[in-house]
Amino acid sequence: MAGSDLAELAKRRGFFFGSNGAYGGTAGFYTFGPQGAALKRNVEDAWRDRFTLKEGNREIEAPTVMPEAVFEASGHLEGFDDMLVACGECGASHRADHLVEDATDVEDAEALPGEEVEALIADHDIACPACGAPLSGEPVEDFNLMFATDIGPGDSQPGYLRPETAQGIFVEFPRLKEYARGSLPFGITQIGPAYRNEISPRGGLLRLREFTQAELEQFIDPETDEPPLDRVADVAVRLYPATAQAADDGDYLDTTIGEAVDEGVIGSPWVGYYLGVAQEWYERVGVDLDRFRFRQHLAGERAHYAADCWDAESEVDGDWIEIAGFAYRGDYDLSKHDEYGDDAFTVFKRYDEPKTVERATVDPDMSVLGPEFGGDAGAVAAALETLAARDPDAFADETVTVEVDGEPREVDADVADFSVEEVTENGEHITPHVVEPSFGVGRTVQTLLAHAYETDEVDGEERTFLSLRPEIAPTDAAVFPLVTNDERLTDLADRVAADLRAAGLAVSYDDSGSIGRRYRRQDEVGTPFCVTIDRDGVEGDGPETVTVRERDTAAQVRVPVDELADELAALRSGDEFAALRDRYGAVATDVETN
RNA sequence: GCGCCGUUGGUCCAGUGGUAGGACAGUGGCUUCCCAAGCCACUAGCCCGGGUUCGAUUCCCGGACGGCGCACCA
Repeated sequence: MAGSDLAELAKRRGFFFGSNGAYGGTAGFYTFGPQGAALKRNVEDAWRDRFTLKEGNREIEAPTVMPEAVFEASGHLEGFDDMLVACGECGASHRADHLVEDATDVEDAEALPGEEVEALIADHDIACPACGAPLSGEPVEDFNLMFATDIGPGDSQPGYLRPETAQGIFVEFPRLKEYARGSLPFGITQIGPAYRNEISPRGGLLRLREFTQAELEQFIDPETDEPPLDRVADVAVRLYPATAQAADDGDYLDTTIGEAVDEGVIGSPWVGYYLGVAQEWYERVGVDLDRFRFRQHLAGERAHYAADCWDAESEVDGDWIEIAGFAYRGDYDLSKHDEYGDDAFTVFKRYDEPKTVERATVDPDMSVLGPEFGGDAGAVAAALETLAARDPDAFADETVTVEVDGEPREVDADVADFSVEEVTENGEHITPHVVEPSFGVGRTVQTLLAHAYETDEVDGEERTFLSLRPEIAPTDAAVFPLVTNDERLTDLADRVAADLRAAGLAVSYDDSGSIGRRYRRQDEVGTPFCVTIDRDGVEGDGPETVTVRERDTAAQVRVPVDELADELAALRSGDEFAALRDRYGAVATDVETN
């Protein structure tokens, strides 16, 4: 399938197109048309069903604009910032920090100000790797991939559009853990837009500046929580491990989730579990598994937070594109927010049995320390506490010495009031680890369209159709009166369409043009079933009937009107058309597909 | 960001220094019993800005957008 054919169909039929065309267009922004928006919503609903409802997780909806402090904590302000230097000779752009690190013994050039990096480039006569021209004097420019904005008027505080929906979950963890009644594991999902000011948006829906993510943050106790791996142990997967990518003849590893986790190919059982869940979900919504794989991130491409990471990739137009990432983020995010934020990003883990421990404590007499040490009294008291925990024997003598700001301070042991107490500990505060399946919704939509795009022949005429799964097709069914010059047919068609809509189905009604033309229109937008009202259905003694045509085969079944809504709903839920045919019998037609 | 190429009805294309034509799609008729049929009519377009010119959709410059390559890509 040529990608341009799909792009043309997507534009013509209302799946998606570049935004703001009347104003010249805006690179990196796409609008989903009526078909695309319905398709995307169905994908999101299917994702919600699997990753929120079926897993017993909870979904939230956080703001897309967040204050700067959040991204200082998350690392996005620094880690998302690329220093680029362009060669004045050949125009090639390079990562300035990487050039400096390669040519000098500077290790973390990214942390340096741009002017210093410029100076280092000049001092070391660093040349353009592409053409050899000197880069000295070329400006080093910052590209932070986050969209900046101002929150409020005047001396407003800086804010950013979130670069991933995950941060909206992490920052609310202290409250979210309350809703989970403080116990692990629990999962929070969010479906919504994220923003990255890409230097060069490309490839239609594949690299956008605003895009939709569906993310699950699974919070776990790394010591005790285990995924229900047996549910997906037998799922057969095609893995592309880092070792295979590095090898010249690297082959796929066709295995099962259970084996891959047992053998350590997939490092985390939690990641393994979600790879299995994800693959089953991808199959359900219509990804062609022959054009699907899980690829492990190479060490160098992992995000600043990721310990181990696998991508789900699909093949579209011969290229492999990332459609989801599965990262074991450890305690990176919650630790950082715990450090930077005001609240505690921990949960209290209750021991099986309360522990009785001896704890060395001090209770310094501040009425003595205050007059003696003035403003340093608090620091002295803190130093005493630290010392008590580390070295209780230091309190054996009459006086005890602690160091504050490099100065030794002597305190009477009586004043420190050292004691060893037996205390009962019921548990401890731990920072949960995070497992993050993160899905690109737009890329999934793109994959589904590419994998559903098919051509064949009907009665010798070539046709294009989208073989979308009934669950995610934008329209559930189309309703046609076979001809419009018979009121019995148009009346019944109106009634059938209204009944189906009342039953919650997305129905398209079409009485324009020949019946074949109307079938083709629906084929092109992937409508799985067409309901046609013909004369045979309104004449005779029996109940009123209609024909139901299956998109992919053009086969037809005659179904009583009273049963229609239930039968179509069952088909949408996954029932086979063949079962319907067995129940009601096929309609003999002379239509040939091949 | 750099380089090359491109941008003409909804879509896909042709064409011109004197403002444009086709195909498909669409709409309204005629026709009407199952797969893009036929006939009639209609709707609808030169990406934006500047320059050259009496006159620019056409030539030149710049921009936007798109494709490909490079770079970048949590």
